[in-house]
Amino acid sequence: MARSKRTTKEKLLDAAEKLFARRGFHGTSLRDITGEAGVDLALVNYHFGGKKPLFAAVLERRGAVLNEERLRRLAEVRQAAAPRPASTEAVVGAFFDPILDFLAHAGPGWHSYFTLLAWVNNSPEWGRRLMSKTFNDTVREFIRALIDSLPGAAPEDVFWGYNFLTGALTLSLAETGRLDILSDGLCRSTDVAALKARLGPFVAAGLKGLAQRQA
Amino acid sequence: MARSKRTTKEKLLDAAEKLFARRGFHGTSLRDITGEAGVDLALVNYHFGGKKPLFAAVLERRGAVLNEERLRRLAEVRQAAAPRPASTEAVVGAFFDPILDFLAHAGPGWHSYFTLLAWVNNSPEWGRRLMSKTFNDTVREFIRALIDSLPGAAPEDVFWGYNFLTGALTLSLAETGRLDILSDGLCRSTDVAALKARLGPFVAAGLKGLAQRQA
DNA sequence: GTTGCAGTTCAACGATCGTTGCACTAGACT
DNA sequence: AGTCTAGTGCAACGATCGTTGAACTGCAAC
Repeated sequence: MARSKRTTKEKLLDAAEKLFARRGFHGTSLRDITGEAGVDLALVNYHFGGKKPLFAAVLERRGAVLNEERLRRLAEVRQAAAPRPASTEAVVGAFFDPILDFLAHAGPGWHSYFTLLAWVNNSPEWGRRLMSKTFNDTVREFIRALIDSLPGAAPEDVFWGYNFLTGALTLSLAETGRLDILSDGLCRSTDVAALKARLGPFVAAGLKGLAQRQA
Repeated sequence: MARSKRTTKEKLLDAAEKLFARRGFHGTSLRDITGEAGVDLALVNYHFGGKKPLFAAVLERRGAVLNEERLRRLAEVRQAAAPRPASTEAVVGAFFDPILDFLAHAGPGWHSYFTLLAWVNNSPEWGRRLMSKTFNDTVREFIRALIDSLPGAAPEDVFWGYNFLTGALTLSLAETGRLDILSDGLCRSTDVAALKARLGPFVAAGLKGLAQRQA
């Protein structure tokens, strides 16, 4: 057969990804997860060794894929602009677009994963260490590219700008629905196309504004 | 005496605020909270009626104060600019500055409260409904002021811009420490002055960039 | 056919959870 | 003095939690 069936490990990762994204780490029980996955409770400890390692495995599974795609696009825009540095808009696009494209076209698993990222990113808990471990190398590369794209900017401003950038992104990924309420239905949190059209311009303009800031 | 002693309700609210901010709703037990507050476990149900109502009370306690101060400053900048609409920078400042000033000068309670806001804002859980209830009226007023300050902008762009704005704010309030790591200590997540100097310019420039976006 | 092992199932452990019923205390009021 | 009541303290409830040990399954190797 062309497609092999999902293994127990994959079933557990999928179910955990979905439920951790919805209710967080402490709000999701292993019985919830194994029930959703349709496997026995004890298999979590057999395959992953516990609840926390399962959570870590969920976070790391798609992280490598995302990093690879981001770095690929960054290299692309750098090459297209060579020998000059890539523009701020292009670098920002290489950072956002993999997420937004996966979100729009790559199935519900990625959707849950990004919701989970939004959660973990803003929670002052141990899970954030896992995020740093998975993403910091890639992020540093993007910050270097941003600094190159903003010749007048102080590095501190770019670091803070990255902080604002990722905050804007993660809140959008959380799809809180507040946007829908505040705009009386004019905008929808789940409208990835609308997000994609606006997030890049907002962030690029913000970074340039920071770069021209008077100290 | 000049200062009355903290009541049991206040002790519980303070302890819950601190611990919910650190470990979230499900990650904090009532025994943690009553232990921190130094009161009996049963008093939570006596004074608040349960864990969820306690959480709601924590969220709402400082919300009214924050709304009042924000609206006061918004009226201030509007009056200063009248009869022209207040500038984008001034409106954004009226939205951010109360938080940043409370954060810097108003004690650890406000600090915990903002960390908790950052948590709740990005969590896809029931707590967000409480946030909408507390803040939506004020936020709508600010969005109106932003639309007035950006004559060329489509309302959709401003709504999305507000979404990015509050995302940048809440991630900064979460003080994740990732900024410290990524910048090798050059920037510190807890540096409110550095945040205050940069968040406004970034967001104002981002909003203006959105307003000039080509559809 | 027997052995071995990765994978699975079942049942139960001790711990901790939110909640509750009841007795007790102290101050206000008659 | 006696009565009432808001507030507190104590102990326990049933439920659910993450984890574990032991038995069982099916398939591959010899």
